[in-house]
Amino acid sequence: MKELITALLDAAVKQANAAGQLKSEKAAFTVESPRDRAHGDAACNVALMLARGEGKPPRAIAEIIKANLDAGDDIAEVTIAGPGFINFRMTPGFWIGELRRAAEQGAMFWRPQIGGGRRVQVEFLSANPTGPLTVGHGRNAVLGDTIARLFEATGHQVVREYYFNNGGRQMKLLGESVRVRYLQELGRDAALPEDGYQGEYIRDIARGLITQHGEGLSGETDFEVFRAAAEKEIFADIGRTCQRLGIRFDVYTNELDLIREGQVDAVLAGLRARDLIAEKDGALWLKGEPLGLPKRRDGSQDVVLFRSGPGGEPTYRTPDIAYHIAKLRRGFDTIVDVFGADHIAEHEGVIAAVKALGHDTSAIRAIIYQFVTLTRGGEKVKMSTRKATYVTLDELIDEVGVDVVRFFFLFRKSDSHLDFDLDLAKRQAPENPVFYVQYAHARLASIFREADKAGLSVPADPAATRLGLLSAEEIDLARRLLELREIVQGAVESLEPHRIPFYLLELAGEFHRYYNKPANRIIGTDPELSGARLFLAMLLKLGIATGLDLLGVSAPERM
RNA sequence: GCCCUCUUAGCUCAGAUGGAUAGAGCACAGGAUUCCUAAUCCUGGGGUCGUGGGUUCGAAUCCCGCAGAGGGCGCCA
Repeated sequence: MKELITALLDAAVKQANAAGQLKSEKAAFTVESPRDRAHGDAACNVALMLARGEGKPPRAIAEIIKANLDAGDDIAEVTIAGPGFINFRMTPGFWIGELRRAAEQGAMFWRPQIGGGRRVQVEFLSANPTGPLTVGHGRNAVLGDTIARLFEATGHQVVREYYFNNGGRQMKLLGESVRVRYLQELGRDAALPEDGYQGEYIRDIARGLITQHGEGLSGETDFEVFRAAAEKEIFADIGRTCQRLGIRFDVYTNELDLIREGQVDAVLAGLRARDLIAEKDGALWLKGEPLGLPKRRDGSQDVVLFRSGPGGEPTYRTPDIAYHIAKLRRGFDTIVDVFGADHIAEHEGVIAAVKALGHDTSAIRAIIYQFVTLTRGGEKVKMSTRKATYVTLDELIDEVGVDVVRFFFLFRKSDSHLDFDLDLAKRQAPENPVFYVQYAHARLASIFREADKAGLSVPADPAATRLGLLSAEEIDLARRLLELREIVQGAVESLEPHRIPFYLLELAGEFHRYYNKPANRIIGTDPELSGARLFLAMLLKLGIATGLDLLGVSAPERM
């Protein structure tokens, strides 16, 4: 519709120019859906944009453009309103044509194929295997997975990837914590490091090792065997949690592999060649000043890439740089990094280093989300992985279910803090938006069950459905439904999946209101009218189901 | 001290590319069901869009200052 109107306006401006009525040959303008439906189906600000250059009042320009406008069969009315908007109202026939197109294309109608098979990598979750997933990880997981679903649905080739650090200090600490618990379980004297991992799952892993090896590992002084066991166990646990949420990964990449393959050393060599490495206090630093890294409290901008000491091990940052270079080399058209706001400075530094090494980073896009807090009984729940005073994602799923978890994590702009109200989430009541949307779908499903009993169905041949019988209210509902296509496209282009649950809530509301009016009974005595309404109902059901599916939320047939 | 995000109704939050009279849910008050699912619907009151400037035909939206909230500034990730 917008393309159509844009083309008409372009032609009108050109024609007015040729006739000497306007100085401008073409104009920059926008066509938008007015908030107030009384303003029609589309509004254009072309006259307002031209006013200055033309030296005429906007309404006079609008009149000129309108006079040169060659409206076809699809436009019912063109009006000039307010300060000089040109408003368009489409004919019911136009919307009916769109409905038929939607019916022909099925679910694909709401999945505009803008990707053209372009390759997209979404790296998300990427939680280090130091413990069970927390509620905070849940937001990342659901956000990343939904972004991936959106890209897939719009014709992109998607790789879901999980990157984790298994070489750093935290993993050593984890291994050491398991070793201590192992010895304790065997009745030996051992004390957990001061900042060790205290969770009960560490004991579980230790007991597993006893089952497997008996006392055979009690002589091990190296943490590595314990670390590896912990990594394996914890990953299995993370995988189970993801599976419950309908999330899977195509590729896992880790820090130790990158180091082993020499990619981390290559980063160092590249930075050295560009004179971006400084040696100080026995460590190797990345020079921050030429990269524009943020100044720290002490005024320094440099950051450590390789630690001092005998090992000279890389910090997390160096493999991360190598990882991003590897991602770029893999030839993705778009790379999406999903991470929490606490990692933003790190990410900026990594990107700056990758750029400094001569790589084009324009394919990399970041989706950054703010923190999640959990409230129960009106009070904030404190969360810390190391102290094990958190609510795990599994516990959250146990409590409220997968659909509610996914919907709630998406029902907020990622820039906004997310306060997950457990009391609200648990309530199977109308103030819980996920049920409101699902109920609309269940109601539609119920209508089809009843229609079946009454011997009514959507005519097999769409051309035989008399959609001309649809009322103005039904055309409005259809119009709203048809917007889903644009919503999906906008959500993927802007990396803003929250637009979809908000849209679905509005669509469900429009349907519930429509449904409640006795005059709108779908199953009635007039088979042709019922056929037309069932046609609309079928598309509504499919549209809602398609939208929910993009979110990974189920569309129940009964509730 | 510096950097990032946020500030919209009593509460929780939407407001794409700057557009016309700023919206929804919850909460509160009152109503609707012989009829396709009442997990629904209808009616009502509710606002200095944190604050002060600027840009322009037009600003919740863009720019600058200030205030408040959260996050970051480690040889942790």
